[in-house]
Amino acid sequence: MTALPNRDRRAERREATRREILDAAWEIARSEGIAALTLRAVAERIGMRSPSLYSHFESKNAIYDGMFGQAWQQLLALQQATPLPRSPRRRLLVIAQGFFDFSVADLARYQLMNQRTIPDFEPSEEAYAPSLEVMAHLRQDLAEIGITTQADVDLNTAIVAGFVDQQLANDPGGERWRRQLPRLIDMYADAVRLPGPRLRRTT
Amino acid sequence: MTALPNRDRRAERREATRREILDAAWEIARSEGIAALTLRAVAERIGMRSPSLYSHFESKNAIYDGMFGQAWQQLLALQQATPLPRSPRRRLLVIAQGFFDFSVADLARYQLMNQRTIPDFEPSEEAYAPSLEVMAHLRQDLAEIGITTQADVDLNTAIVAGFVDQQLANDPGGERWRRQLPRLIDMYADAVRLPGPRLRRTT
DNA sequence: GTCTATATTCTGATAGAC
DNA sequence: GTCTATCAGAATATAGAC
Repeated sequence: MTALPNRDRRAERREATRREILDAAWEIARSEGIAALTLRAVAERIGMRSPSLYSHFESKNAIYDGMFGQAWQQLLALQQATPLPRSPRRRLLVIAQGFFDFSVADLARYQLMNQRTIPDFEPSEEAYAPSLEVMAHLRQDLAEIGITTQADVDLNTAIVAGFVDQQLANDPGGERWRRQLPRLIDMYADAVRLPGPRLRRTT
Repeated sequence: MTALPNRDRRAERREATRREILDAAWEIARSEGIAALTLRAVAERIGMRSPSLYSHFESKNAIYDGMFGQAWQQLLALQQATPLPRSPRRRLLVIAQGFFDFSVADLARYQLMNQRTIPDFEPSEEAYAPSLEVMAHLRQDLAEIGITTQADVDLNTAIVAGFVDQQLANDPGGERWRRQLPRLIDMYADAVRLPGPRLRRTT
């Protein structure tokens, strides 16, 4: 009986092509900007004609949707693979640096994940799901060091997101904000009254 | 001699039309997204045909450029019109709230000013100038309360920008981050060792 | 599943009459 | 300075052969 194995291989091949399409889309998004993506360019990059893409994605926005889901899946995977120190402040720093480095590594990805930059695109529930997981995971990580209120979590996400923003906008590829992350975390930890030791000397 | 008066009125009319075009562009950007702007839509909104726009702007990107300059001019005007308290913390709060409210009032404007969302557009030197003025003005305002290092200024801009970002992305039209601004400023002021009094009680 | 051919619509931009 | 007419091209998407 070869029916099932054949179906498996076919499904695998399909999945591989889907990934190939999304990989090509990412390359174009990174080099031309997330809004400059076109089906022709995606198809050309993998040696296809643009109508063939419709065998794998039902529309251009479905490709954006796939990219959106992938991006949040990547962040989720990073989160799950990152061991966190028990020391509250060191833990906060590891969390912040992880998110920061992931974000500044790819402007197009960051824009697709976090900004409404594509006029018509809205993520599907399925693609949106991993972003909810990321937030739940973060809440858990913070809860374990005693940060439990929505206000405290909001404060944390905002200040780290602000660092990403400024780094991308005003010093792309540099370290101008990245190097101040320990200071940022100390500031935040003081505000929410986390126990020491401080990450940086008090000058 | 009517030559000069006539030239004045003509120049005025030209300037008025330019503004009319930019106003229409802003309306479309606000309702459809900054990236969804089209020359036809702009022209239609003011009862023109799209080729006529070329009498006033040499390209679509020139319209984006005009909008970019206008937006930063608006922020500069707001900055100049806002009297600042002498109390260091109250001063920081007024500055932050001013920028925050200005930013969240118009997502399209914020994206054009601060994010690289339009694939080909880069602001001209002329349009970029007011944004430099805004930054210089801010540096001066902060210097007057003893905040002089680049690192301290960077920290300030980043955390406030982060609040704007989160407010726009996760609670547009709401107050979820806006109401934490006093707390944010206290946190920052403590970190840069500004004298009291605190804006909020230490609970 | 990929192709060719094509529909349809829209885009920014130009030429030239008035 | 605004118009009509039009260009040249690009976009997403569909139909149907293979």
